[in-house]
Amino acid sequence: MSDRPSGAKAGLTREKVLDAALDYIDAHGLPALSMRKLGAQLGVEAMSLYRHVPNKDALLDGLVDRVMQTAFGDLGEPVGGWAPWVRDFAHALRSALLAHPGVLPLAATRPVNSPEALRMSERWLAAMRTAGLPLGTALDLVNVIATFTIGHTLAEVGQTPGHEGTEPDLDQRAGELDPAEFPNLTEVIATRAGLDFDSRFTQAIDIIVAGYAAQAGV
Amino acid sequence: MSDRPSGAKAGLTREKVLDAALDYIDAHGLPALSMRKLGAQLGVEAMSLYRHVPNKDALLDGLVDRVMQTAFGDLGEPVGGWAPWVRDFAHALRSALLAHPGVLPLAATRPVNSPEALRMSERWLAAMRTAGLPLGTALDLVNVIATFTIGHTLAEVGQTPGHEGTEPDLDQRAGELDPAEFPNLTEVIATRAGLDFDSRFTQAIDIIVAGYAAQAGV
DNA sequence: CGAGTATTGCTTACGCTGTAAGCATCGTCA
DNA sequence: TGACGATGCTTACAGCGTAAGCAATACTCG
Repeated sequence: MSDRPSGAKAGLTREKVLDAALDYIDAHGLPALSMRKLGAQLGVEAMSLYRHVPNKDALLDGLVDRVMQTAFGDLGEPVGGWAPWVRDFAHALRSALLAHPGVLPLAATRPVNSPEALRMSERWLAAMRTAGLPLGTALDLVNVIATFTIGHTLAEVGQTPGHEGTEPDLDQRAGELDPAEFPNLTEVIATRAGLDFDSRFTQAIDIIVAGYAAQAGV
Repeated sequence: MSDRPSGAKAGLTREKVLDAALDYIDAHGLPALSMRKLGAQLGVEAMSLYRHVPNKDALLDGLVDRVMQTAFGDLGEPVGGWAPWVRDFAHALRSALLAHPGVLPLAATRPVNSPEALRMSERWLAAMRTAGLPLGTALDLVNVIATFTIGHTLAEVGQTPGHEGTEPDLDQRAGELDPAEFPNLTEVIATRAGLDFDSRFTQAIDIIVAGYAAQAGV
């Protein structure tokens, strides 16, 4: 069944499997990913993957972990005060999630509890604390920023033509919209007021950070 | 195969199918839902469901639509100014989502584009506008509130023992936590500072609403 | 170098999934 | 009474995740 010279190993590793899975999801979307197809992409049978990954769920967890770490990894130390650092984190997280839209539903659903994730959380809290934020406030802030970013990005990739044009979005059904019944929605389409994801996200993050800054009195 | 008196109809309707699906997900979790099991719950074969629902995806969309409408439906007119109305909406949405945690991943993933959803959006915009908010700001606000609420609620049900104890959460692995390596996390566990979902959500919503109020100069 | 062992991938198989196609039986109306 | 549309059942198929066992390689030690 294999087209390798009968006996030669493909040299799989957990990393290669994760890489291939990420590529496959980016190319064909999350629902299309199956162990058989992933194996085929690697020139290998499905069951061979199970030597490197305990099961499909663990594989997906690994993908989430990897994507999340790219967001944290790009961040340095909070030299210019905690506020800009938190804003940078939010934008880095959004970029990381947008880079792999297929993984986003997974990231939204599965809590990451890997040792690396714990280390990142610890780093977060330590940085915020040395910058003068109380511990509870710091934890609240990171959670609010992260959950908002995930929620916002979910809406963003769900609304854009993204990976599969299943449902017509607001723009596409603008023509069918009765201006008499939906005057405000019609005006939204016409003026495009409030339809810019980038500026909306930036503004909301600014508001959140400013709000916590005011509350912490910093 | 059926235990009905051979020929008697079960009297299915789309509504009954959706009801049963919601019940089943609440009881056994989203991944456990299959057309066969849902049919069994209704005393019917799987294929019978397809007379009332085009396919499983449409069924899931219907569930999201239904849950979302409960959040909007409970809301009256914004009599006391738009700010408390928006806060009420946020809390109502969170309650509606928490009431059916199994549907939450669906609600987060599938954009709702049903005519009812459009009507609700129109109502939202109209109410905010008559309360003095510019159109673009109103749309930004509703989107920020909705996406944050979804993101926050996702984290909430993902972290709590919820429906299936798959992964140990922070509390459960508190014992394995090395206080030397994770001083801040250890302190979080001990003091429970920043671990209250209710107050965190309320506070964040207050901050967001206040921020948009300040920006709109209202 | 040869022998033993651990690692890796393949084969087969099972129960489950969503759903297409066609049939049987019902309640309703002419 | 007869025809008809609506409803549910039966059968079937391709695909899924993965458990169990086998074959062949690469590595380690004498």
